[in-house]
Amino acid sequence: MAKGKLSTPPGHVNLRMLAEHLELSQTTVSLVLNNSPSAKSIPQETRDRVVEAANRLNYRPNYFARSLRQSRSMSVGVLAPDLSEGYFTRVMSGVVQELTGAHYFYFTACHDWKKDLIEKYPRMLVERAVDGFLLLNTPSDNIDVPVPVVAISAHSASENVTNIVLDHHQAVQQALTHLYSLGHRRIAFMRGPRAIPDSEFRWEAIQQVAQEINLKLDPALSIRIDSAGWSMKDGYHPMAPEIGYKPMQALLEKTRDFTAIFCFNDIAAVGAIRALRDSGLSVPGDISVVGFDDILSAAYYTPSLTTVRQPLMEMGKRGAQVLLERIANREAPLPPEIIMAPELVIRESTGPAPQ
Amino acid sequence: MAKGKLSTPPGHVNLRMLAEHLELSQTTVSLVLNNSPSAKSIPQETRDRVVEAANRLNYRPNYFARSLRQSRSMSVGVLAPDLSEGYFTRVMSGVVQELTGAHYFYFTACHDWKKDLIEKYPRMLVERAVDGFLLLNTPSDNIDVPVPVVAISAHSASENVTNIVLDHHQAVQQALTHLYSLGHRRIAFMRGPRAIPDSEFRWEAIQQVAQEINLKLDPALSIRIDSAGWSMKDGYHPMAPEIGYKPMQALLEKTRDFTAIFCFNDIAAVGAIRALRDSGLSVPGDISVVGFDDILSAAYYTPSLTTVRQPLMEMGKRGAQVLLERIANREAPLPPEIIMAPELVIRESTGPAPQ
DNA sequence: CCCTTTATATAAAACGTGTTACAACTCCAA
DNA sequence: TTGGAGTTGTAACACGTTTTATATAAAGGG
Repeated sequence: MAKGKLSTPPGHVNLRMLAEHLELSQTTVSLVLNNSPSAKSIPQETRDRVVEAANRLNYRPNYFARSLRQSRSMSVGVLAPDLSEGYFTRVMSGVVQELTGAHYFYFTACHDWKKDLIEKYPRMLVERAVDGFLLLNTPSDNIDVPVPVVAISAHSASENVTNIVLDHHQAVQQALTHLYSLGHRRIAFMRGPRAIPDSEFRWEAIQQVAQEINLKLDPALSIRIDSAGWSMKDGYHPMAPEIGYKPMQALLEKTRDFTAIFCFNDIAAVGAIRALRDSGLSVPGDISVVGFDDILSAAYYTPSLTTVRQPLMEMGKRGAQVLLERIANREAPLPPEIIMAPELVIRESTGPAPQ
Repeated sequence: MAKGKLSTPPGHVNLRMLAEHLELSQTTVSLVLNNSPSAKSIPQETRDRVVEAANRLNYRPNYFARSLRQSRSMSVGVLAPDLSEGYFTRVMSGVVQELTGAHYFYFTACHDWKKDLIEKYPRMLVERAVDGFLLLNTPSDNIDVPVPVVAISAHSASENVTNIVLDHHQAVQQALTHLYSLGHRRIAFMRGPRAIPDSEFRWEAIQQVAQEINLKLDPALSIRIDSAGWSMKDGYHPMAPEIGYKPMQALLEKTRDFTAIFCFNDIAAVGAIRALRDSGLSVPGDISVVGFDDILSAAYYTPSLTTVRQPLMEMGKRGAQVLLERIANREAPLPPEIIMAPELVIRESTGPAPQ
């Protein structure tokens, strides 16, 4: 017990103390602990001594000193609209797998679709010296940061941004041919909010596929989530089915001449179903409803949701992989856009079109 | 344009360059920019020159150097089981408000209820030099870190942890008197998973309140989320109503002699309702269901959920406030436990007990 | 015997701040 | 003249790493 200084718990032991204790120089200790290539010449015996002492004294290199020297933080910034379960959570489950495997942590910044925050957060995180950015579902055409950027579902046109996107054409094809084969011809569409990048690409795919399968698009049957007396500015709660309830209600007040509706996401679909039910219509008896995303509770609603599943976890994983590669090798050529495949999940909310 | 060095974009301008440009010492510049008390003697004219140049040259103090010197990171670690919308997202909306106001960012670490991660993450984040910890819904009795800790819904017994908890007695009282006044006498309970701290406290409150209102608790009507052929180890998806579906199913196979069930959370309630429906029972016609949390979609289910609302955002806000105070003043006395009030929200899933 | 190589290790610089102690200069009264 | 007090600043260190360049002794080659 009488080990002198060592028996008293060292507030924190740093490299200098460790070196003094070992009667070696800081250089030697540092080289050994970092497995530096120039440490090859150090004999095994010395290395063992160093490692053993580091463990015994519970040496932890100071994060700031190390980062200052190496100018990298081992952390990335994640920019997202919100912390929704429908999107954020599932993408992040993939992201986290990759990041922790590489000893990376992440800062989250939610911009809530506010323009100033979308511009401010990247700057603030650059000041925090993040090594890279992950953009989730966030418009990013003029992002200008000195580190690699990977965008998921952002369709960024920026020069140095790697895009990870869903194959919207395939997604829409699956949904519409499903409805078409059930006999639906008058199909309504609930488009996504203008702010969300996917909205535009989804809609373009809808127009294209409609033409391909010879389906007529009636402008009167096209509604938007961010209209009908509600907009993103009123405070967008990604998990509030209200976003689908109100537009659906508005459409029903104008016309009931349709037999199906394709919603921008599952939450909106839930709201839409509630609105239909409140109007005395049955789903799928009178109206079939298709959602998007396949959130975890989609199978448990009444009726359970037919929906297009996005491989969000895989998209997150892939995005993080690419980002880490680009961080590790800053000079590597920019990988091209990465396109992921959707999957239609058929449940109770769709059925044959009524006569 | 021919300004010499200044016309070429400075890769990054640091204090030395700024000082050279101003023909002042780094000390002076630093003192001015930090509004240091010992800068009182510096004349206003000089200060203005410094500030103006700093803005013009877009000077940003190096985060690592500054943190190394001041040994604080302006970031906190958030430890949570997962990124669920029911809990995490809502608490964090309050937390973020406070943190960003104080120029703090946060690292998120999800332990997925794995013992090793619950122990490892605090250590890893301490190495990252976080200035404090926020524990969400996470058992933390033996957390040992050199920085302040605030626990939300964790009921920690640790000496240096500030607890923020819901008033479970009041919550249970509201729910049970509601059911009781509707005529329910045989009430089933779906208890939370053993791993979640609230589970135990909720159950204790249930036993106490039952006694107070003279309600008999039948052990045969008490089921747990983490039993009935399903456990946390199978992979806990906080938004998967499956967690409520299976236990409900198991109970129904044994008995139907009850008229109401009080579920641990809304997600479980959704699963339970689905199981009841799949067994040919109607909600609330045959069975009334009460949830907990009041998640955003609770009002949009069919039937919409009667539930006990937790003021999660407020709890997050309060927790972050306390944490920031404790960080700013490390010697201040530990504030006592903070108790928040719940609110019963009555919707469609509860009704009069059948005869 | 001299010169090079190898093995083992180290001193010192660098990263960019914040801060402590002190220097020069002026003014003013004793 | 001198000493004290204010004014306006600066030199130098500390924070804890990583890395570059270098030192010393022993071994080996001619």
